[in-house]
Amino acid sequence: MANLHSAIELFPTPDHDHRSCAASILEAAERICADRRVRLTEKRRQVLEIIAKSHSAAGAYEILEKMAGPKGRPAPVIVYRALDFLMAQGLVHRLASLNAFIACANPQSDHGSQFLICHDCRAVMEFSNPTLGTAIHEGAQAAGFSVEASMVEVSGLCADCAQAQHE
Amino acid sequence: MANLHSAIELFPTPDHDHRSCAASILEAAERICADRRVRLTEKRRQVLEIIAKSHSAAGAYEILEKMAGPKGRPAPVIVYRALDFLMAQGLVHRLASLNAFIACANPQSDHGSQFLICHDCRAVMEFSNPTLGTAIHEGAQAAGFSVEASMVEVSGLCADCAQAQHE
DNA sequence: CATAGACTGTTATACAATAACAATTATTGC
DNA sequence: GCAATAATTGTTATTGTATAACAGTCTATG
Repeated sequence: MANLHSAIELFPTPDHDHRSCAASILEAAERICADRRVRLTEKRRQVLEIIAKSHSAAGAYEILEKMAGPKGRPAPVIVYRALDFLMAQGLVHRLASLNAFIACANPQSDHGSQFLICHDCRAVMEFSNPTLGTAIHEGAQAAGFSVEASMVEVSGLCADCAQAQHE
Repeated sequence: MANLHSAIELFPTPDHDHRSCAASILEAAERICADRRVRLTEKRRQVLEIIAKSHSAAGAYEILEKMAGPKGRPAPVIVYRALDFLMAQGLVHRLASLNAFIACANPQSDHGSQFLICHDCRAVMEFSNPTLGTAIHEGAQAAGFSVEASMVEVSGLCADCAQAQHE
């Protein structure tokens, strides 16, 4: 378990306090943006909050729905621009296999994207296995390829859902 | 280099004979489909041929354009159905990070999807590093997660493009 | 407080994928 | 061979995902 970070937070137990968890993501984001002198504007904050509150990955149009006010929902481009910013700051990751977005579990550290995605409950866990990163770099190097970004998305069954199936 | 297969074929040199390479992919596909008693129909063959002829990944609508005859291009669903078949047979892979498709370098063996994608020339190389597969399974197991499918997509610069940048 | 740059709003459009049902073409059993 | 069945293709429509182009507004800085 030593090479997993934030495993517990990201496959939360049913009774886990979600409100405080989203709040701490927002606090961290505010600190990071202040440090970097970039602006976490209202729209960006709003999008991050929606993503943080949904532990499973959120689709862009799902986020749009949740942003809807009395005047209806904003244009898609509003969400995509906020997502571009949040991804550039490493606060949000995109899950290519789901066309969906998730709040980063460890926004400080610059890390590769490695995810476990449960296809039953749709929970997503971010993990970080150094061996994996090394293997990617070695495989690439053997081909004379220089790595800039890598993404690993693993789909399967999380522990809870596997348990549930055996009952 | 021992743990890379088909590296040379998939990052081809500029003078490499592309016609014969696509032809050999099609021959292999025909053999495989015959063995499995599934039908490589004309549409399916056509889609595979278009993908095989373009060494960089091809988008669905790009394939559609190339299928266009005198009566215009077929409906999108034609391409998607062919792609579904080709992917089920392991003849084609989908690159989630690009929403694009590429011919499999090694259609016989049942392998995980691992790709190097050059963001400069858009060439794609399929590779297979057993250490990587092992690392994924170990990381997952530590979290009680049972793996069903995994995808690894690495973006960066291929050897040729890195070379070109230094000139 | 002017101004340049960053951010948001608006409209339109391109690209990606699937649904539902009809028509056609193979394959199989007789 | 020929009917019954299954597989494949055709057609139309719709939903979902993402970006382009440009106008307007806000904000940090000199």
